[in-house]
Amino acid sequence: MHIAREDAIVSAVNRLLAEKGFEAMTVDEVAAEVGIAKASLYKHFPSKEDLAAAAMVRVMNRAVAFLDSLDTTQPPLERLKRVVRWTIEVKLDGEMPSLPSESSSLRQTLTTNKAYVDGLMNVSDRLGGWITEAQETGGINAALPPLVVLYTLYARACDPVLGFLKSAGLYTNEQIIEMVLSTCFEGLNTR
Amino acid sequence: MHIAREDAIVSAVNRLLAEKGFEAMTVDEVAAEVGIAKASLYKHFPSKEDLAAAAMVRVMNRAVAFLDSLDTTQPPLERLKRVVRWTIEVKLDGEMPSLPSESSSLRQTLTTNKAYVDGLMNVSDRLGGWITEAQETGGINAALPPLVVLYTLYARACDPVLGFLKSAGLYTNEQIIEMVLSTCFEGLNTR
DNA sequence: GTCTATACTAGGATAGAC
DNA sequence: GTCTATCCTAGTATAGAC
Repeated sequence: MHIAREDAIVSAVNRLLAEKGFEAMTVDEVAAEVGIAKASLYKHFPSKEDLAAAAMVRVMNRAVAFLDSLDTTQPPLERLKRVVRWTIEVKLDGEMPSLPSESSSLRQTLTTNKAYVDGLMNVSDRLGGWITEAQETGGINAALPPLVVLYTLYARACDPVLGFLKSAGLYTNEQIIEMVLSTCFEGLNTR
Repeated sequence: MHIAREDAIVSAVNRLLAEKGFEAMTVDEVAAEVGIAKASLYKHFPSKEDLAAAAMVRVMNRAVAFLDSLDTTQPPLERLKRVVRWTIEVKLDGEMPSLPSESSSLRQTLTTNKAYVDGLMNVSDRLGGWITEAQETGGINAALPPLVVLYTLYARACDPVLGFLKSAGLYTNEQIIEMVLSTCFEGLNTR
C-alpha cells in the first residue's frame, strides 16, 4: 500500500528529526529505519528538505486535529492549557520534530509549503482568539501582548527542560508535565 | 599575537554557533570570517569539535565572571533575575552558542572537557544555592524542585521566543527582556 | 604559524536493471 | 516502486613549501 509506506517514512523522519534535528539526520538513517533502499525514498520525496517538510506538515495537521477535538464549552484558558499539555506529551514521546535553525535550508522549503503555512496560520489564529478571550476574562495577564503569549506557548514544543528532566530520571512524565505547566502559567515566583 | 588570534577565532566560532548551530556551521565559514586559511585553523585547534568546545568554554567562563561580579548584598531572587537578564542579553546580541542536540558529536567532546564541566558545575552549584535560599525566604515557589527551577533558568539561553520577538521587529530589546523575564518569573496567568 | 594544494569521506542524489 | 551501484559535491582534515 502506497500510502501506508509513505506514512512509515514520515514516521521515521519525524522520530529522527525529534532526536537529532534536520542537519544531523541523514537520508541513509531514514532509509535504514524504514527498511528500504535510499533510492526508493527518492521515489516518494524529491529531497531531504521535502522529507522533513512532510513530517512538519503531519505534526501540524495533528495539532489542528487536536484543536478540533477540544470541548468548546470549556473556558479559553483551560483549552490553552490542554494544548500546551498535548504539545509537551508529544515532545516527551519523542515525536516533536525540532524547528530548524533560522539559517537552515529547511526554512525556505517550509515557508513555501502551503499545507504547513496554512496549518500554522489556522493554529495561530485560533490560539490567538483564545488568548485574547482569556485576557478579557482575567485568566491571562492582559499586560502581555497576545503575540508574546502565543510564542511562549509555542516554545513549549522545543523546551529543553523536558529533555533534561526526562534524562534525569527523577520524575514520571506526568510529574514533569505538571511542573512545566506550572512554571509556564504560574511562573517561578511564589503566588 | 597568538592569543589575540585565537580569541578572534573563538569569537567567529561563537557567532556562527549562535547563528546556525554546530552541524550547520562549516570550518570554511569560520576561516573566511576570521580571514585566514582553513589549514591555519587546524594549527590552533585539532578539530571542529574542539573549535566549538572552545567557544562553549568561553561563554561558560563569561558566565562565571558575571556571577562573580554580582553584588552579594542583593537578595538571591534579585541575583537570579540578573543572571537571567544577562543570559537573555547575550542571546539577543547573537553571542549565545546553541546547545548541540543530544546525539551530536560535540556532546562527547564537551562532557570530557574539564574547563567546561568545571564551569558548569561552578555555575550550577552557585545558582542552586541561591534558588534554595530564595525558596526559603518565600521569593521562589518552594513546591518546585530546585533542579526544575535551575533548568528553567538555563533554558532562557536557548529560548526561541527571543528570536521570534526580535525578528517580529515590534519591540525594543529592553521591552523583550522585560516581557520574557515577566513570563519566566510571574508566568502567563494574571496575578 | 601561514599559505596553497590535495587527500579522504560522508552524504545527498541519480542511473538503470528488474 | 524496489533494488544495487554509482555519481558528485561539500566539508573535514592533512601535506608540505615558505
